[in-house]
Amino acid sequence: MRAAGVRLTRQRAALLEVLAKADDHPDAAALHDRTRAIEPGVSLSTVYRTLTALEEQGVIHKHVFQGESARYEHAQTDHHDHMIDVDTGEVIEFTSEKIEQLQAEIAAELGYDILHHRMELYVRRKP
Amino acid sequence: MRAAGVRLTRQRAALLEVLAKADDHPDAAALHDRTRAIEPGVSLSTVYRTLTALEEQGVIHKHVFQGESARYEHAQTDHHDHMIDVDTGEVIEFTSEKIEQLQAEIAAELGYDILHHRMELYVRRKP
DNA sequence: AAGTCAGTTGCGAATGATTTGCAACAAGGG
DNA sequence: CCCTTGTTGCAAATCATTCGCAACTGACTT
Repeated sequence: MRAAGVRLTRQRAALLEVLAKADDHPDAAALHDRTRAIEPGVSLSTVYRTLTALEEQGVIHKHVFQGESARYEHAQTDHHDHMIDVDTGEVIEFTSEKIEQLQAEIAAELGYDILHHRMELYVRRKP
Repeated sequence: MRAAGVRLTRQRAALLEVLAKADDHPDAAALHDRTRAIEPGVSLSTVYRTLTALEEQGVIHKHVFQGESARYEHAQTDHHDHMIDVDTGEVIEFTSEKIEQLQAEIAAELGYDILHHRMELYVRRKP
């Protein structure tokens, strides 16, 4: 972890702990709150700085859904896309090998390689 | 067009003209520039206000790609998704009936109806 | 054509999320 | 225990977008 001259500070440890046990998709403010519960002095700036760093290291993923502030999630899981319940704000994860394949085919046909993609379904519970 | 008590002002006419002839995906600033070429006094606020109104009327579509400011496009075309060339910023449109269908199936299986979706492929020209 | 009045506009100030400058700090190798 | 350099907290700065408000101006009425 001490890879590229990165220090494990008290505040980072706290944030990492929060991220590790989060099973939802919290935004920076929520993470800030949770982190302060463990390590009171942590500033929001530090949370942002650390999140940015962790994202660059590939430790976490950042998602910016329609109009909301960015949300983060620990990266140790497989790739997946999201479904956002527009009524509750809840995020449901899903994957479709078939869709991924179709996407790649389409891009290839037009002469492109996909670096990454974003697919979000804004949904509502069936009546 | 005068549907819900909406006035056709000089500035709106100019913006509509710009939107009609735009075949790319400009953001608010770009639209503001182009509009001022026709009608010099138009303010950025008005551009934003009009864009918001037009979007609500379904006349245009607003897209917010990764990290960029919002881009707009005239809505008179069929539904399509986007591919963004990360090197040039160019936007390529595409559709896949199959993917749409798979999305609907997945959502249905989990008990949801899709209100709308967002699918963006961030790509790079093949070498 | 003039009168009305609600819908509009331009301006500047306000937002809100995220970033950054900077001086005070603190990991962790020696 | 010291020192060097990555880190922090704070406040100020960004950036895109929104808003308040007083001054306009479409377009309907007479």
